Amino acid sequence: MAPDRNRRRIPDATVSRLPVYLRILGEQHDLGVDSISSDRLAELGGVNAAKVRKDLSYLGSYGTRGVGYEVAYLIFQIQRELGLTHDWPVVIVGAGNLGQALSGYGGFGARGFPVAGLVDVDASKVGTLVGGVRVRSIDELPQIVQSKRVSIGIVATPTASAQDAADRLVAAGVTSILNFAPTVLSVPPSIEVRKVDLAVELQILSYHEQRRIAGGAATTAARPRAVSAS
Amino acid sequence: MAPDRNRRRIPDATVSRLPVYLRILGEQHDLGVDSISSDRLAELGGVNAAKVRKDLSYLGSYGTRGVGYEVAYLIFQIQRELGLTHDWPVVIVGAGNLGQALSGYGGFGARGFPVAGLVDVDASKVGTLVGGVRVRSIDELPQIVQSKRVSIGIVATPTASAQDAADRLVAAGVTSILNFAPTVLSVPPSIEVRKVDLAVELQILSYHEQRRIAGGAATTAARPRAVSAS
DNA sequence: CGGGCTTTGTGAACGCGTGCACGAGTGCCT
DNA sequence: AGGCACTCGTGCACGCGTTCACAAAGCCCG
Ligand SMILES: NC(=O)c1ccc[n+]([C@@H]2O[C@H](COP(=O)([O-])OP(=O)(O)OC[C@H]3O[C@@H](n4cnc5c(N)ncnc54)[C@H](O)[C@@H]3O)[C@@H](O)[C@H]2O)c1
Ligand SMILES: NC(=O)c1ccc[n+]([C@@H]2O[C@H](COP(=O)([O-])OP(=O)(O)OC[C@H]3O[C@@H](n4cnc5c(N)ncnc54)[C@H](O)[C@@H]3O)[C@@H](O)[C@H]2O)c1
Repeated sequence: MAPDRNRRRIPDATVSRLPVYLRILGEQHDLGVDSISSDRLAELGGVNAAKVRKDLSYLGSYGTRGVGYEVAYLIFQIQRELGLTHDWPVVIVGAGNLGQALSGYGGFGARGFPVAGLVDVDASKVGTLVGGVRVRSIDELPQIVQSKRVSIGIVATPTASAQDAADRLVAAGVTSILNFAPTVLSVPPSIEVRKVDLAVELQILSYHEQRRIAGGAATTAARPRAVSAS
Repeated sequence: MAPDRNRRRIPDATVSRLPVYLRILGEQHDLGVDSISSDRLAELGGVNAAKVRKDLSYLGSYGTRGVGYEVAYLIFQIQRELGLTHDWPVVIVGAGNLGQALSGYGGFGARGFPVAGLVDVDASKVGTLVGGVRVRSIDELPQIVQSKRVSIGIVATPTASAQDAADRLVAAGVTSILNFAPTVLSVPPSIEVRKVDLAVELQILSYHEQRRIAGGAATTAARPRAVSAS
């Protein structure tokens, strides 16, 4: 029977909130605040205070009863747990609308995710400068990943090419992928994939809007929309 | 007809998966497939087959035992449930990097979310054409929302202005907000807010990368790791 | 027309996340 | 020093979501 073999595991739900706490703590730190209570942190983060304390307790007992948490120290602990003590260079595949916006956005580098490369298949785009980043050929992907020690890849290609982009990223040695294309990627189980699907977000909002109306009158006119998979 | 009681509530987790099923069904429909089993749909969606069936059962019993689901009919039912039987025009606040990428992206209009307006405070941007959409002054926001019957707003301003943008959207009559700024918006409880925070996504990936390294030594344990689909 | 095959729909068990409630520790004030 | 006010850390119960397992239901074929 393995005792505590697997490293202190932090629940997924908690992991997804830690970055939020981290950002708030950073803001408070900049404001000169050096101690903060779970109540205040919960208020700023829009969550329950008990949840904040439980989340932070997974990192260890870094609070002081009767006082709160020391902001600077807590920031360090969260960064350590999230692996943010060093930079994680990322490579972006697809220099289109979205890829360009991402490259031009300084927020990533500032948060420890510098753009190590931006690649595209379109020869006419290769060599052009986009948001301070030069577009390179997708053939250089393995070389970029290897030399810059990139482990996170971003898929910003059209839907039809997303699987190809993911395959190339995996082949090049990337182990985590952030996918912006509205499609389910098929990758080896050891690869971590997260998706950002704006259409899904809008459709969830649509559901709630429709539901909001449903209380009033009869069902809305049912005209089937064209089914298209772009 | 059967006594159609008030709309049954659909679990949040299910609502967030319905758009995925819908997209897959659309693709299959375009491929000429007119019947599909929960097994196949689960495979394409990267989820459990029982989950698919349970999710779809919230819409009603629209499958045929021994056969599967009729693709076209199921598409219609999901669209009806998500409120996609008609368009939901959206208004984008902030015509910067991201706002422009969103405006230029045709995928929204194609999926029933046409851009009814793109507004900005920057006078030098007002009047310019971005991705086929003309940037208008933020002062016109109420008028746009009213005349175009907009109920969904998108915040694409810098972090510091996000709360202001949200306030203006709410004041103008918008009831759902999609927030791209990395900040917690404060809005009346009746307003539905969803956020898309790329930094959070990257930091979650960072956590897993860091963890991968930390436990790399003796961890050959075959702990089945499903592809995380949030 | 009945038997075998397929697939749905769902009851039930399980596991995880949430939020409450409260004991335990800390600092401050008298 | 003792009391008091405050806040953390966490045991516990509850509810939601996931998954299994299987009866019900439909199709096909001989
Ligand atoms: N632009 C947006 O606002 C937006 C919003 C939501 C979702 N998306 C999604 O993001 C993705 C990109 O959108 P976009 O607007 O930037 O598209 P785009 O067409 O503007 O750009 C895609 C780029 O990818 C390149 N590309 C194509 N195949 C490739 C391959 N196999 N390898 C490498 N590069 C390849 C193309 O040359 C092009 O430069 C799409 O899947 C889209 O659905 C975009
Ligand atoms: N660009 C990206 O790839 C990216 C990625 C992740 C997150 N984000 C987030 O998206 C948001 C926008 O990013 P961006 O790169 O487009 O920024 P940007 O600076 O390029 O554009 C912001 C735009 O908002 C306008 N604006 C400012 N205050 C406003 C107000 N009160 N009302 C209306 N408009 C206002 C500005 O004039 C500007 O045109 C930011 O919060 C950023 O953190 C962007």
